[in-house]
This record gives sequence, structure tokens and C-alpha cells, in this order.
Amino acid sequence: MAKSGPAPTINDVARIAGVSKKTVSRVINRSPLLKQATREKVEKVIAELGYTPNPQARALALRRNFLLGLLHDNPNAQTVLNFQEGVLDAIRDTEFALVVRPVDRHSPAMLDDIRNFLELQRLYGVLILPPISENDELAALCREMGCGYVRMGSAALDEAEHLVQSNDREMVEAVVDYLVELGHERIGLIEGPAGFRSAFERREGFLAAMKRHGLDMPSEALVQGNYRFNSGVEAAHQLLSETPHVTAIFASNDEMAAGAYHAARERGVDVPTDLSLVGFDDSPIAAHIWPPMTTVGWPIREMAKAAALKLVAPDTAEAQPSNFPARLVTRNSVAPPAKKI
Amino acid sequence: MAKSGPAPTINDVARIAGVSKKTVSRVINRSPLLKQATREKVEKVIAELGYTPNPQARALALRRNFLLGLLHDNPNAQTVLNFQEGVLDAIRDTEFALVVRPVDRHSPAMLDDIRNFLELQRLYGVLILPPISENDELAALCREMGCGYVRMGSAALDEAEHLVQSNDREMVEAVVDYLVELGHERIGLIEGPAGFRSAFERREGFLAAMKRHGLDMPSEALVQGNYRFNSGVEAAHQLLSETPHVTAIFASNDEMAAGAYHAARERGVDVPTDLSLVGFDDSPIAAHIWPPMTTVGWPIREMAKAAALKLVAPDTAEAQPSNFPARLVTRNSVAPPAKKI
DNA sequence: ACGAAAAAGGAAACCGGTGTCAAAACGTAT
DNA sequence: ATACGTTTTGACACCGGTTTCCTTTTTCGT
Repeated sequence: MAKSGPAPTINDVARIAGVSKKTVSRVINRSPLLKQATREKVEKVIAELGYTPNPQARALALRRNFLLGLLHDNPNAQTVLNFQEGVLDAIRDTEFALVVRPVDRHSPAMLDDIRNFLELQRLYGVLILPPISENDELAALCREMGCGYVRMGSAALDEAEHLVQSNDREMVEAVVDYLVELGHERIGLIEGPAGFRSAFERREGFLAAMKRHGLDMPSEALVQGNYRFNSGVEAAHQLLSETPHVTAIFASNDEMAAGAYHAARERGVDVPTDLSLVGFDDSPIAAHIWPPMTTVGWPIREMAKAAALKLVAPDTAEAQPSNFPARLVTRNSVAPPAKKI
Repeated sequence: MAKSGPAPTINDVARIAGVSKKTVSRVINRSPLLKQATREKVEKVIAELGYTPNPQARALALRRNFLLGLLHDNPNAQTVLNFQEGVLDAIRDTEFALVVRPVDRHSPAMLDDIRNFLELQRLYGVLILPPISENDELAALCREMGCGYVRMGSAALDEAEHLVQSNDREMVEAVVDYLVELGHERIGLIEGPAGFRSAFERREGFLAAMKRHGLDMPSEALVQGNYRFNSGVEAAHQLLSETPHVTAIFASNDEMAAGAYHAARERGVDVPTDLSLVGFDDSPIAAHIWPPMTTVGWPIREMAKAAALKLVAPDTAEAQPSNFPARLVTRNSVAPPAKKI
């Protein structure tokens, strides 16, 4: 049991196997120019000793480490965690590990903090989640520091090599098509906060689709939120009192849509009979709220995997796709409008 | 701008400052036996060059690294993320970083996977979140591998040095007291899955309190769930059909409590007028569900910070507390019972 | 002013790997 | 058997820090 003591090193293996360290190193690194007999001899000793190369020594000698970083300020915990899982899918059975780094978008020292972090840890590369992925200064910082990076985004933020993308705009248009097909004509929009690329994309997609259908979009049917629950409550109240004929509301994310549920309940408005509601993100709250919410989901985990592979294995096929289609998750928060106005 | 090129090393600093590497090393490590003038001279060069010690080289020379691991299989994303934030609070402005490692409790190879992981990464220490923190084999593995560890738990699982604890049992008793005080006498329990220490603690606390109040606890008033939303739906249906006089339900976590909301709605039972509901965890869903849910919250972030400090700075005062009190978060899912049976 | 003790700083080895390059071993043609 | 090209292996320096141990300088008492 007490198989403790200092871990065996490459020198121990070399000595016991009767070869040089370099040969052991060749075995570890699967060098092709090794006699089969030698390889087997060394492998046997490695197995007996339970030898594992010291990652720090390797990192030092190779002048690079095996640490991926995750930079995020996403308010949706499930999204972040799914993303972590996806990255783990990509680096499972490799020597890479994932270090996390939540960032505070509102801190004025944010960029300096990240610079310190990158300097200190010398990561192999970082994955950047929206909304902070939209920050071009951050990308520039990574480039300047010689740190690989891949950004997740809802728009073309960077070259394909540095980007895994979802097409929010198209999906929002699909949502509008879906609502219109059911007969909705007066649809309200709770948009995300200014300065967010995703908020912008979703709004533009919405507006474009409404226009395409020849539908009116009075200015009071568009209210801004900040992606948080409470702002959804307020926005929905405003929408419902100022544009009373609205039969459906699309919120730019699920949290705000959940807030809209809340507001509807406070006003005695039934979802979906009196009001259809659609969110965006397919976060857990969408499935758990009553009635279950129709929303739009990204394949976060797959995207995360592709993003990580772009960093650690850029030449594999799996690392190639940069664009992932979102999908409409239809549940029970949408119904045909009760009545025409 | 293009201040690129290879990062400066300790040798560069030494050469430019006209001292030996060792002296630079002394400056970095705040060795007290240095002349002030020398220190300042070296510090000036360090600042000019923007020198940062290479963490891999340091790790190699010191025979330890500066990586903390987080092992988790917690179904609640927000909890995991809060925990990550708490750890970051502890290691901010240190050279430590946090690497995450979700584990699959159901995989038969789970322990082997973790052993590989620990062997490969040689972490300084790991933090283990419930429910996997209840696994004693895992703790034994950490000890065997010479890897520091701290477990989070709802019961005394280990020595104080390796444990940050919350007292679920007491808190559940407080919940029952609260309900009883409002007049509830027939209270149902949706307990967590077998084999979970937290589920056990919460059930025992519940049963003890009921007994203390001299209240009846028929066996059909106790239904088992698995901590997921759907099991809460089923359990509540069962409770509501088999023990129709139940006026309140305590669920062992918020997800199941949210499921109970769902079931109540399906049956036309109003919360809280007809049925009071209390959850556990204070996860986001509790605040967002309608009506907002009364629940019990742990100070996860503070606990995480303390746990991390136990590893990286075991002698500081902040690392000392092992026991954190949970608190009752009263919202609107509880009311006095409508009628006596 | 002198010697001793204390303080300050440096040379070289080391941590555990990898890269370079030359030497050794091997196979084959002459 | 010799020469020669190829394959396989090893010696040694190096990555960028820390540690050990020893020398030089400074401080101070007398």
C-alpha cells in the first residue's frame, strides 16, 4: 500500500533498463527510430516502476506547457459548465489540463489582470467565452503575449483559426418565422444590453425577419434588458403595458424570458394562451419553468470541443468546423395567438 | 507594441543588473539577507524588462507546482461555479491556478481516471465537492498519491485539516421548526438518493425534528428522489396522491422542489396557499421560480475560499473555520396551512 | 588598526526532462 | 575481410529556476 516515496524519474528508468535517458525519452515520445527490442525493454521497466514523466520538467524543456485556460464572464452557469465539459472531451487522454479564470467585465483593471494571469501562468492557449469573447482588446492581448486563443461568438469576430461561431442571427429569424407561421403579428422584443455583439445580432435578426414578413415593429415593442432575470421582469411589464396588443415576446436570453414569465404571472396573463414567450440559450431554467419554455439552444459542448481542438490539435478534422448551427427547442410556452386585435 | 520575442529569464536580469542569478532569485523570493541597494537595483531591472519567473522552471526546481484541482460531479451548475469563484478569491494574486476536472460518478473507471489525472498533473492539492467528496476511496487515493486535498461535506468525513463542512442536519431541523411554527403538522419529505451523505443528513435532521415536535411521520410521507428535477415531479405527485393531507413538502434540494412546483401546478394545487414548499441549496432556480422559493443556502463561496486556503495557506486565520452555518432564505413558497384536516 | 564574526553575494550542481550531434552497431556490397 | 551507408544509441549541453556551499565584503569590538 505505502508505495510512496519520491516518484521515479527518467533517470531511474534509464538506469534500471540499462539505457540512456535519451532512449527513455524516445520511448515516451514514440520516436520511430528505435529498435523494437529496446522499446519493449524500456516499456517493461516503465510499467514496473509506474513511471510518469514529470509535466513541469517536460514543460520546461519544451518551452511550452500543457495548460489551457478558460476565460469567461458568462452569467449562465450551466453554459460555462457545459463548455468546461466540452473542453474536457477534447483533452481527455492527453496531457493537457484546463485552468479556469472567471473575469470581471466591469473591473477597469480587467485587461491588466488578465495580462498578469497570462504572464504568470504562460498558458498554452486560452478559450474565450461570450460575452467577453467580443472584446477585441483581449484578443490583441493574447496575440501580443504569444498565447494561443480561440473565441466563441455569435458573429465573425476573428479569423477561422481563432473562432468558433454560432449563427444567432439566423436562428432568431427562424424564431420569428415560427411565431409568424402560428399567426403572431405583434411580437415584442426584449433585447440584450448595448455593447454585446450577441445582443446586436439577435436584435438585427429579429428586425430583419419582421421586416421580411412585412410586420410592423413600433419602437415601443423593443425594450432593452441586461440579460438578467430582473431586467426581464421590468421589460415585460413595460412591453405589456405600453403595447397591449403584443401576443408574443422574444427575449434575447432565457433569464430575461423567465423574468417575462414572472411579469406575466403578476399581471394575470397566461402563458402561452394569452402570451407566447421564446427565450434563447436553452439554459436549465427553460426546462424547469412552468410551462416549459421554447427556446434556442447552442450545441455548447460540441463547440467547446472544437474550440479546444483548434488549440491542441489544429490539423485534425474535428477542429475544422467553425460554424455550428443552433436549434429551436420547442416546448410549451408558445401557442397561436388567442385573438386578432 | 511588438514587445514580443522570448520572455526575459533570470539570466537576463542577472546579466543586466550585474549580479548573479542567485541574487535575483533572492530578490524574487524576498530573502531578508540582501542589501537594500542591491535589491533596488535588481528590482529596477526586473521592472524594466517586465520579467516574470517561469512557473514551470520554478515548479521543477521546487519539486512542487502551483496548481489546485477541483474535482466535482455536482449536478448544480451554479454551485460549482460559485465554488470556483470562491477558490479564485483565495488564490487571487498568488501564483496558484485552478484546474477543473468534472468526474463521472457512474463510471466504473472513475478512480482510475482520477489516479491518472493526479499522476499526470502532479497537482499541489485538490478540492473535492459533494457528492463525490463523500467517497472515502477517493480521499485515500489522494493520500496515497501524496496529493493534498480538502473535502466539502455535510458531515464529518475527515479530519478538520481536510474538511470544510456545513451542517445540513441542523438546518433541516430549523426548516421543520419554521414550518411547525406556522402551523404545519403533516409535512412530506422528498429525500435525496441513497448513498449520498447529504441526503442522509437531511433526512435524519427532518425525522429528528418531526419526532421532537411529536409529529407523525407516516412512511408514505417520505419519498425518495435522485436530486434531479424530474424525480421531484414524480415524488410530489406520489406524495400528493397518497398522503392527501400534506400541507407542506420539504425537498432535499431545489431542483426537486422545483419539480414539486411543477407537479402542484399540474394538479391545480396552489403554492403556497394550498401547499408550502421548501428546497435546499439556494440555487438560482429558487429565486426565479414563481412564487420565489424558500430554501436553505450555504455560503458556498466563502466555504470554497476557506477550503482553498487550507491547502495553500494552512496557517492563516481564514483557513481555520471548518464549519459554516447554512441560512434559511425565506421567500414566498411558504404560508400557514389553509385548513386543519 | 586589526581580527573575528556577520552579512552579502557568487560558482556550481541540481531538478527532470529534450535537442544536437557524433559514435556505435548493423547490414550490405565489394 | 573491408568499406560504406543506414539505423540505433548515447554524451553532453540546455531549459530557467533553486540549493548548497564557499568566498568576499562589511561591520564592529577592542
